[in-house]
Amino acid sequence: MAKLARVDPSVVSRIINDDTALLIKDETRKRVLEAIKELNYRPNANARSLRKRKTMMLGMVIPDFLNPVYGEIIRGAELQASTEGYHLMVCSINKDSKCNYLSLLREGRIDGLMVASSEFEDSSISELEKENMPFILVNRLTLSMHDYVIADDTYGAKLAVNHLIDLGHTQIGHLSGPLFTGTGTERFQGYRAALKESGIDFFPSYLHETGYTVESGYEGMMKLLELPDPPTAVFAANVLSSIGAIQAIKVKGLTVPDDISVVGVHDVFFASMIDPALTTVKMPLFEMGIEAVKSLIKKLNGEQTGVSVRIPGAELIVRKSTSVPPTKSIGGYYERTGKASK
Amino acid sequence: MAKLARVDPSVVSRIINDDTALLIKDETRKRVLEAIKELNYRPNANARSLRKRKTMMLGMVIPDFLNPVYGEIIRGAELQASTEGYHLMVCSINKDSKCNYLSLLREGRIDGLMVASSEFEDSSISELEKENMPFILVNRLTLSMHDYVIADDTYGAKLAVNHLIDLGHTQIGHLSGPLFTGTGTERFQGYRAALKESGIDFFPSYLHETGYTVESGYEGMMKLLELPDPPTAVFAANVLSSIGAIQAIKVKGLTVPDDISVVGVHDVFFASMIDPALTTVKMPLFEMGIEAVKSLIKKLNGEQTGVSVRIPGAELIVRKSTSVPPTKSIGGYYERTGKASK
DNA sequence: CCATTCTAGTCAATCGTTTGACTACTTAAG
DNA sequence: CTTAAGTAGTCAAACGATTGACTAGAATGG
Repeated sequence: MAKLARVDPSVVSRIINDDTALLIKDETRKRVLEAIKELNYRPNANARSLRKRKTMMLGMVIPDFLNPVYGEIIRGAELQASTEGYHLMVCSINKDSKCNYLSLLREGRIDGLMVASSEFEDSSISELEKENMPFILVNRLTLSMHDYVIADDTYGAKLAVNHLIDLGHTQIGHLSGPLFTGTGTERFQGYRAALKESGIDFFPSYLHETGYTVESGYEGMMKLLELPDPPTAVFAANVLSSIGAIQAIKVKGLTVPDDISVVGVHDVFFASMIDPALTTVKMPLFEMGIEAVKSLIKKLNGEQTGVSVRIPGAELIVRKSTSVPPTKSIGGYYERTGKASK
Repeated sequence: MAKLARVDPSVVSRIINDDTALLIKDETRKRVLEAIKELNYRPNANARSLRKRKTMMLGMVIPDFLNPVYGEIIRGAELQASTEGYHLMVCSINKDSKCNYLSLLREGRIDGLMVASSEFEDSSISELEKENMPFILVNRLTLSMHDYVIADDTYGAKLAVNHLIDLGHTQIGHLSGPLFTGTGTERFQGYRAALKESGIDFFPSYLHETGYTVESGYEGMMKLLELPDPPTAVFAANVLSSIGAIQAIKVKGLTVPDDISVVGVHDVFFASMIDPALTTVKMPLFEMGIEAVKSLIKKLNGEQTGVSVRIPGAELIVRKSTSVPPTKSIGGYYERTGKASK
């Protein structure tokens, strides 16, 4: 490359990097620029990263590429990363393939890591910390203090539950997420707070801890339906679990929302396509991806040490899976009063 | 690192790379291995890639992280890549962020590229070829001959259409994919072949070229519904377009499958959750991801020059969106005979 | 006992960029 | 006319791992 322009490689480097410490004649610059175009030259990233100790690559760990929640986060992250001149490398951690994120950092393939997976054990995180690796949690918290970017899950949960209360429900079940996760506990707390603010008692039997999957939502809902006095509405902490809940309700011969209303979290693109179209709380996932990258880069640049961003903007999207509570006996189902009757 | 074990870096390198050309005393080897464990040492990937001219990284270009079709392909690719000691770097190409795959290759960040995006223009592909970059097409074809890994879309389409024919349909519409794409034309050909084999004439007005999106499926179906004698069944070349078709049918006040049957392609995880549960053709997407990585690596190793893999195994998944054609007037709809009446 | 072979390494160049230090030439200042 | 400052570069040492060439000492063969 440098040969074609008849200059020292250092000159090429300074031109490419806009190094103002050194003056370059316009004529020379032009010659180099032409050679670059001629050869489609791009500086070797490996040599560059080696020398500069910087790869301009960010990593992101997610649990599953099929989960649209993470798809939305990735979209935001990819956009922001490319805006700031970084590349994004996403990998999933699950039973099949476990991307070795730690190696990626240790080998210097990435400058920093975003951990957006709840399946990422706390032990792995403390290992990251022990080795002083730059990382940030996304849509996830740990017991110990770490840098994070999250949404306002408590507020989002309150939106959902208040919607049910506004419709007249007082017997509101909750299919929570795993309560050892930040999102799970926050949504649960939002649920409890919303009930309390409306003077509705919290019944522990109306709470079922499930995973963020269709199957666990199905099972959790089944348990709720087996109660002597099942809820008339359910707040599921996730879209997938809310879909599972609807399946369970249908299997029991009941109808959504006539017999039981269901509201879920995360307004994924197929929420409007399922039957009935899901009422959901739309969380700012795309924005979380953007903010995660912004924050991580700030951290890498030393502009900011402690990152704790909470993104506002949860929004209720009302569709067809919620309505007023039933008031009369329906198809062999039980009598409803519209009031909690315990 | 080498210091801790009191050896030359070259010894460390030879131990890590199992270089049998040089003998190492067991004692020395042990000391080095211990130092490696002690420091959690991993050789710097940038230095390594620079010297070896190999990054052990593969790139994959997809149109969208939210499209579950690609999610499934990525899953397979990620699994196979990690099995073979490679890392996978996925990026999406769309209007917002355009990952510069060419730069990734030119900068030597990745060893090879898998192009799994139909939104990747042919011109970009010929640029890849002109610069002699190692790449392979996945679930996609071009007019010129390039290496590819695809599924048997013609066969898959025949499965779908034969299913409709078996149910008694003779007026079968087709919402094709873009007919400049390989998958689009193959599925269209499968449609035509299935009709022909059953002695059913092909009516050009029953064909609508759509994109692989909900919106375009909706619009295409609307056109079909405006025909004087609309089809009683529709084969959509994609899940998303089949969902759009169902929405259009519902909007027109008709019912799926009672008035019109719909079958789509790609058995994504939410196919069973929409209303009605979708009958689809399951294509071997996961396997395509696996095979794409296998083939690309073979190509990189020079073990194989021309790659043209067609993966068998399309499978019909019958759910609730298909049934026998209507035989009588329904809700102001038109008369049906069960026979094509043109 | 000398030459050869084997053992177990060390040395140094290399990959392609970056960057601080240096140089040669020109122009301006005193 | 001498010195200082400005201009436009070149040079060489990194970055960290790899790898072919070389070496010192031990063992073996004749």
